Amino acid sequence: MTTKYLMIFSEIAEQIESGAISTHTLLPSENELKDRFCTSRETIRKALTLLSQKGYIQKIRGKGSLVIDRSKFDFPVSGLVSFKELAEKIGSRPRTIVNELSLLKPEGYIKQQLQLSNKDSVWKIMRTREIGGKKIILDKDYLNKKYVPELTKEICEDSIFDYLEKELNLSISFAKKEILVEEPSIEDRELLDLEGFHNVVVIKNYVYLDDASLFQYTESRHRPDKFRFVDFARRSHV
Amino acid sequence: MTTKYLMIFSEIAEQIESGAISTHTLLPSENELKDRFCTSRETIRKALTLLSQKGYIQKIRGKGSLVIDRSKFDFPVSGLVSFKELAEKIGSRPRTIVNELSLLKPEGYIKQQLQLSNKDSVWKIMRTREIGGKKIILDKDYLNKKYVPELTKEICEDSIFDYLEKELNLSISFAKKEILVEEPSIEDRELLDLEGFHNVVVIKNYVYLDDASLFQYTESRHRPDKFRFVDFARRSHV
DNA sequence: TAGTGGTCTAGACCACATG
DNA sequence: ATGTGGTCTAGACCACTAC
Repeated sequence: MTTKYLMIFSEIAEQIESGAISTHTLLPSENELKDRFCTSRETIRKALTLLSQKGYIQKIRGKGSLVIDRSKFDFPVSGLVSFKELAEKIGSRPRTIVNELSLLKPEGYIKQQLQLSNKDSVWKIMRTREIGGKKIILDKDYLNKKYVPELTKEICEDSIFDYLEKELNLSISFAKKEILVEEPSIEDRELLDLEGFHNVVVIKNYVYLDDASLFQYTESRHRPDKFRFVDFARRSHV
Repeated sequence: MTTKYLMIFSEIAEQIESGAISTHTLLPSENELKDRFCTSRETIRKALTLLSQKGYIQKIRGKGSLVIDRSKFDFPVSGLVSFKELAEKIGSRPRTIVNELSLLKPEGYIKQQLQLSNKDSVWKIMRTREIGGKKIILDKDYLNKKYVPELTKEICEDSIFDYLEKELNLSISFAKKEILVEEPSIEDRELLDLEGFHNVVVIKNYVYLDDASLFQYTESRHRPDKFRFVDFARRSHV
């Protein structure tokens, strides 16, 4: 089951992406859309709000909804995107090497970051991401076993993300992301093709479920020349 | 004039921040809030949607709105935040040095980035940001003169952002931000205290006005050890 | 079964932009 | 004066959670 305003959003978004609706033109007015989709104006407005948040349109009071050129914003890395999704959008054939998959008793930094007790167990996964024959990214994942009882090498080679959402039906709701630049660790030097680079870009990801419980901590360590983060932000006037 | 749902948002947000409403508890139900604020449920829901987007609460179907511990997410650098706002939140006494303030005919990269014609003029501002006695950030701003007829050294030493929003009443609506790591340029080496660091973190900012016109391009070049970017993202299920 | 949030409706009034 | 988006209302039905 999908809702009416999501269907309207998808339909308009698809028309913008396909070019059926040109950029730099105005959408039909909310009143016209209301009639066209046989719905109420508030429902149309929910769809338009989504389009605005996703960078498809700019609403201008008194005038209308301007279709903007979203292709300029290439969104791939923004938001919560997994390596698999990312690689698919880039279109390159990536390879994932699972360096480690183990079940640990939590301690130190990880215990604190994941807010674990001594009774908990935690999965540790270490993976190297290879693009164009070079080892570019080192991913270290820590998952609370309470939410993920079973995990295999095959799952880790594919996408943990997919497994969690599609197989386990865990609903990921929000994440805090932190981007830093660090000196390469011994692990980085061992597992990545650093080729003389003096820094790595570290993305720390704290992933939360629908009920606001923290269940995953991920560190993604990139070679700096292959790193790019794109963000689209609306200025909030609050 | 401020709207009802923004007032409700502010009031609840303030109560959460002050601790008057504890984290890990549920807010009153939407029906109760509706009565308490003498309004309709949709208006309450607009306020709660905002609280959710800003990371104050997590809505759980069938249960209620859980207050989450937002202090864990220290938001400062996320979104569209100017250096001045940022420094204020960090609480340090920063210093801004204006290295250059000039009016140019657009050419090359900048002309293309700002989508300028030969008839336009463009402001170029180059500023060094000093924190704790060290030159840490190099900011290069390019502004379309069409929108900003006048600009002085004093304004640049304070906050261009404030000037645009408060004096000129330009309404900034959204921005695209891009984060990269680059080799330091000759300029970087001259103007920053790099102290042996081999990379700079470059934040490219494309700033758009309310009518979706691009009017500012900014490059912010950071010493890598002083750089930190924090982002809070909700997983969109679209 | 009762209470919660998620969606939807058919109106209404307002502020802003344009001719 | 007309049309646009921004806000608000007082209902309604649904899906989910909890008891």
